[in-house]
Amino acid sequence: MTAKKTTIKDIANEAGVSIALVSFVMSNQTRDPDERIYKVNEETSRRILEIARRLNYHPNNAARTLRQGKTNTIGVILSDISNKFFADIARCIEDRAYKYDYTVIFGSTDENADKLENLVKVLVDKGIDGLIIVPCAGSERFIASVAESRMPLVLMDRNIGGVDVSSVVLDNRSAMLQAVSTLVENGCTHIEMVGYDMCLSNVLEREEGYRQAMEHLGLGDHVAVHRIDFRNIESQVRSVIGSAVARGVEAFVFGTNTLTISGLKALDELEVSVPEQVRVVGFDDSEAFELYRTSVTYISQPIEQFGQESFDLLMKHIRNRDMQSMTVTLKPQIVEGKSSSKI
Amino acid sequence: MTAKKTTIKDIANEAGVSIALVSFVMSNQTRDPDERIYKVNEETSRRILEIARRLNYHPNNAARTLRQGKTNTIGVILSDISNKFFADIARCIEDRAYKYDYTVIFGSTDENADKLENLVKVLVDKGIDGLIIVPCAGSERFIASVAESRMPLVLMDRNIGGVDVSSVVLDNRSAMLQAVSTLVENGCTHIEMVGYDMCLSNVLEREEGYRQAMEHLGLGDHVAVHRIDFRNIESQVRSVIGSAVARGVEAFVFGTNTLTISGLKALDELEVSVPEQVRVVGFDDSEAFELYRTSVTYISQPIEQFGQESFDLLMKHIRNRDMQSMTVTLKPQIVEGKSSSKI
DNA sequence: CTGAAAGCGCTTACAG
DNA sequence: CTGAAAGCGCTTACAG
Repeated sequence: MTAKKTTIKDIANEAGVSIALVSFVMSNQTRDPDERIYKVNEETSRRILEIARRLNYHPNNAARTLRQGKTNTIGVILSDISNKFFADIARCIEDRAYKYDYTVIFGSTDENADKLENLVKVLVDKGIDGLIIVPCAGSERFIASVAESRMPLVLMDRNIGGVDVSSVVLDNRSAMLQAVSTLVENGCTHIEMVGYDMCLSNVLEREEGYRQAMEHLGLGDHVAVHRIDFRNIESQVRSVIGSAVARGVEAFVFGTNTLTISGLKALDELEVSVPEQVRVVGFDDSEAFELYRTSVTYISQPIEQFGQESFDLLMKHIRNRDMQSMTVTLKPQIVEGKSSSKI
Repeated sequence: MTAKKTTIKDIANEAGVSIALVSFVMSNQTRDPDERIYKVNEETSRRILEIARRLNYHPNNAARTLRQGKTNTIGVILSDISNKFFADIARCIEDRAYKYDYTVIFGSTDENADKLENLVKVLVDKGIDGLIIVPCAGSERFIASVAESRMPLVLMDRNIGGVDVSSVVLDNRSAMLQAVSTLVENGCTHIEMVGYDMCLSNVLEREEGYRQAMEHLGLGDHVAVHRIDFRNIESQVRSVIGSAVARGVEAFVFGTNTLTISGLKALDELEVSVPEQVRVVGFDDSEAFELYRTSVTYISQPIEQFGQESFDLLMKHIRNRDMQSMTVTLKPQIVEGKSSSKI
C-alpha cells in the first residue's frame, strides 16, 4: 500500500520515457478520453499503465495539491456531530462528497464562537477548497470576514443577516404555521412554544413563525414563548412546562429535537398525559419517538436535501469563484401522529 | 484569510533576509524554545514574526507535507457515522485529535467490505499518517494487507483473528456475564439472547459470553440465541420475540443498541409489558430510553475511552513504526433500571 | 507524439 | 547567527 512509495520517476525509468509523459498518461487516465489534445502512443501508454500497476503507483497528493493549488477537500463545521440531526446531515454530505471525489473534514463548535473561529483557521491552514458552516451566535463578524476572504462558503441550517453569503436553510415560518394549524384543527387555542434563548436565525424565525401563525389564526392573545437556556435544558424545560400546565395550557410546540425530547420527558415526570391532557408537536424525527407511548407529531426536516444542496451549492462556488451568493430554502413537512390529535 | 497567499518568500523580501531564516523562525515558533540549536537574533526574529502577522501569513500545508512526508491527518472508518454509538466515538476522536493538532477524515462502510476497501484506498491516496478502522465482515484479508503495508493501524470495536494489528475492544464476555447475572439475581432462568447474524468478533464474543454465563449459572438448558439479519432487523426481531414470548421466555438480552430499541418496540406492539411479563437488558445507552415507560437496564460501553484509547494507540504507532501491536480491552458496566427487575 | 525544464512553497543539511 | 542550494513529487507550458 504505502511501502517504498513509487513515484512517476520510477515509472519513467522503468519504461524508459520522461516523467512528463508518465504524468500525462496518468492524468489522462481519469479524464474523458475524447478530450485529450495530445494522443500518447497507444502501446507506450499501455506499457506505462502496466508498470504503474505493477509498481503499485499512487500519486502523491501533497505534490499534486502544491502544484495545482486544489486540495479536493472541504471543511464542514457543525454544532455537534454527535447530535442526531447533524450526524445525519454529515452522513449525507460524506456520501455525496465521496461520489465527487471530495474528502470532508468535520468539526464541532458546541455553539461556541471561539471554537468555530479556531476550527475555521485550522481547516483553512490545512488547505481546503471550501467550507460549509453551521454558524453559532457571536460568530457573525468572523463569518463575514471569511466570506470576504473569497473562501467558497455555504452556511447551513442558519444564516446571517447583512452578509453576502450563500446558505441552505429551512422555511421555519412554514414549519411553525403547519404546527400551529394542526393543533388548531384539533381544537386547541392555548398553544405555547418552547424554544431556545439564542440569537440564531432559525431560532428567531421559528419563534416569529409561531407568533404569526397564532395571530393569523386569531389566537394572538394566547401567544407565549418560553426561551430555554442552551446550557441548562432539562431543568428549565421542566419548570416552564410545569407552570404552563398549571395555567391550563392545551398544547406545546417545540422548537428543536432536543427540546422535544426534554419536553416529553418532563410531561412524563409531571404525570401529564399526551395527548389526553396536553397535546404536542415536536421538531425533527427521533429514534426516541419509537419507544414513546404515543406516536409523536413532528415537523420533519428534509435531511438529505440539507446535505445535498449544501454540498452542491458549495461545489458551484468552488468552480465559479465569482458566482452570486444565493439562499436555498427547504420545505418542512408535518408528520401527524397521535400526540397532537383530539382525544 | 486566503486572499493573495503570502509565502515565506514575500516575508523574506520584506524583511531583507533569506527564506531559510524565515522558515526557521516560523517553525521555531511552535517548538520548545529551549530545544532550538541555533538562536536567531532576537530582533530579527521579532521583525520576521511581525511581518508574517502583518502580511497574514499562513504556511502552505501541501508544501510542508510534501517536504516532510507527514500529513498530520488520520482516517477513521466507521460502520455508520449517523449511528449514535459511532457518532459519539467520532466526537471524542475529533476532540482528541484537535488537541494534538491532528485532523481526522471520517468514512462510513455500512458493513460493506467493498466500501471499506475503497475508503481506505481513497484515504491512503489522499495521504494520511494512520488509520482507525471498525472492520466489517469480509474485510479480514484486506485489513491484513493494510497492516502488512506498515500503515499505522488500530482496529476499534471489533478485531480480527490471526492478524498482527492493534485494537481497542470491549470485554464482551464480561458484558454478557453482567447482563445474565443481573437477570438471574432477579429470578429469571429462561433468558434468551437477540444478536446479529454476522461474523464479527464482538457479535461472536457477546454470543459466546451469553452461553458461558448461562452455563456457568447452571442454565445451560435454556440457552437460546436468535441471530438477526442486519438488513431486515425490525420484522425479524418481531417474529423472534413473538414466538419466544409464546414459549414463555422470561427475559431477553440484546446484543446492540439498534436491537435493543427494535426489541422494546416489538414488545410494545405485541403488548407484552416490561418488566411485568418479560424482563430486558439492553446494550448501549440511548436517548430513546428517556421516553420509554420503564427505565431500561443496559450495558454501558465507555465511549470516551473508546475514542481516546484508539487515538492514543494510533499516535504511538505513528511515532514509533516498529511498535509491537497490542489489544486494549475496555470494561463495560451494567446500569440497572427497572426493565430487568423483579416485579 | 515526446522530452527538458521551470516551479508550486517549504525544510534541511551544509557552508560560511 | 545567517544564506545559498537542493529537493520533496507532480504538472504544465514550451520546444522539438
